[in-house]
Amino acid sequence: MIRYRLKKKQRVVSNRRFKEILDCRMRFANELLTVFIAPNDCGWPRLGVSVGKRFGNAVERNHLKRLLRESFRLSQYDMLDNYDYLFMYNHNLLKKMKQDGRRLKATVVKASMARLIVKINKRVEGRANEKASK
RNA sequence: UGAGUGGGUUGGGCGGUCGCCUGUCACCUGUUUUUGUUUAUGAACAAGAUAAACAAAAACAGGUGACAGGAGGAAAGUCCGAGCAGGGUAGGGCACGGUGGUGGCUAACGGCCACCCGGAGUGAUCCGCGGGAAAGUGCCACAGAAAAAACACGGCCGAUGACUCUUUAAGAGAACAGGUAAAGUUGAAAUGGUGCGGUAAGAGCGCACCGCGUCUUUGGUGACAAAGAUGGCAUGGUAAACCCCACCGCCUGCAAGAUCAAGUAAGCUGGUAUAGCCUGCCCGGCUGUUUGCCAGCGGGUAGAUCGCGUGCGAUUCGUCGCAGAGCUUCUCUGGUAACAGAGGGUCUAGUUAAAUGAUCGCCACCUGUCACUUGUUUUAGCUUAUCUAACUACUGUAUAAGCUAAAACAAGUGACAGGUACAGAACUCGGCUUAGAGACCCACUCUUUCU
RNA sequence: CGGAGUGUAGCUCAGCUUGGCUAGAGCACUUGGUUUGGGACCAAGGGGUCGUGAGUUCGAAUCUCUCCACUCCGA
Repeated sequence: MIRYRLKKKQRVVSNRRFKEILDCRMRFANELLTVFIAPNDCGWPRLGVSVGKRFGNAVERNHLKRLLRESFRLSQYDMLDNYDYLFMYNHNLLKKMKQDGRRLKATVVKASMARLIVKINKRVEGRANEKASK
């Protein structure tokens, strides 16, 4: 039986690693999320979250980070091993939702993340096949 | 009944599934160390040595499971006060900063409690950086005669003295001496206010009331209050202007600091007795000669652990003892109260890209939409009655009642959708300030009605 | 987390020390003139809750306190 857990070693922790991931410039996005990825040598995917100050006060930012953690925990086995994922939110959509008085739901985040994962997997496999054929 | 004042409690609830952080315990795997046994090498035997295997214990790393605990009243702002840490320190004075009614509470405070005074309110109650303006300095724009300076200007009078005229003693004139502080368009503020008497004109010049000051007595620890006598009014405002008085205050802050690891580097420049240091200054003190001291530059800054969440000691691992400005919705005592003392209970999150969450079901509350019911108002239509000439009929921009339909508003019920205040511990406490949807409780005030 | 500082016209800044004089300067904007037209130039004008809310004072951009934004520094 597959356990969905999220340990400390599955997180990106250091400031230096965040900068390295951003320097790899592998970026995918949809209307809600933006993700930067970079290969690592751990053997499992790792999660990094970045929520800036303009998304609200500490309570709202903690809530957004928890939603991302929850989604990552439930969909980690669909992701590529040996990659670090750095997720960020799209500011404009959240601003619009805040004006309408709605809260962001975890199911919405999870669905958005699943679509991104499919996109990433196709792209990375394609590149690997190109290299192999060459 | 309506309106309101003050205070307190709580901060959506229950259940299922998955997940996060910390601690304790148990188990598994790996590594290292120690001990024991067996085997091998070696050896005549024993002891000892080396290697391997097994077992036990300890430490470290990884994993699994169980149990326990896991955000707030403001965790926020960082506005104060402390603990704690480092630096400094023989001592004194000045400077600088803070506080400011009185008495108390507290480890301390700019906090809290009680009282006094002033202001607001019918009242419960609320608000107040609330010492000193005869220690000195400054400022008071515009307007105004004048902004604190003398009645200087402008007025009034001219009783008294001198002058001129008429005239008999007396009267008139002018305004020279002189007297006076009543009027003078202002302004935030103008030499106590109002009234009567008084006078040549006036004036606390006299009196009555009010205000103010001084003294005495009484009450109170005190701020102050009350009563009486007395002075005749003298000192306009501003100290959140400088200042004076009283009291308090070393500087820097957990990114403090300690240990370990790594790393530069016996690096360079300047000063050095009329020197350097001792927080800003002074008195004063200390240092003691170029391999020294001080200042600056350069270099370096992936870090880790402790500090850090009760501590120390003992232990039969159940707990016990001592110490905490520790906590306490418990009890008693003292005190009006803040609070203090004694007893009982209790030790309560510990993260570091930062742990408390997500989702489902039911319930509670709020908002919106739709449907139904009830009530009110308006409009339209119909019926009846009245009125419209004395009667009847007709008619009607007439009135009233009823019914029907539509719209709006209010209340209730049901369904659906959305939401559930403010807000996240970052070394720890005591306060203050600010944010804030509600729910509940207590005490009190005013108004209306009834008894 | 701790410590410093700044908010004034659409923009960049003065004025705050020592409270009152008209809240000012440059660029920008509007109108008119000049030019065949535009730019430049000349003349006139509009535009300010002085970040917010209280207090002291007769009177606050200025003094005091509270709150809100923003900037910088610190191993």
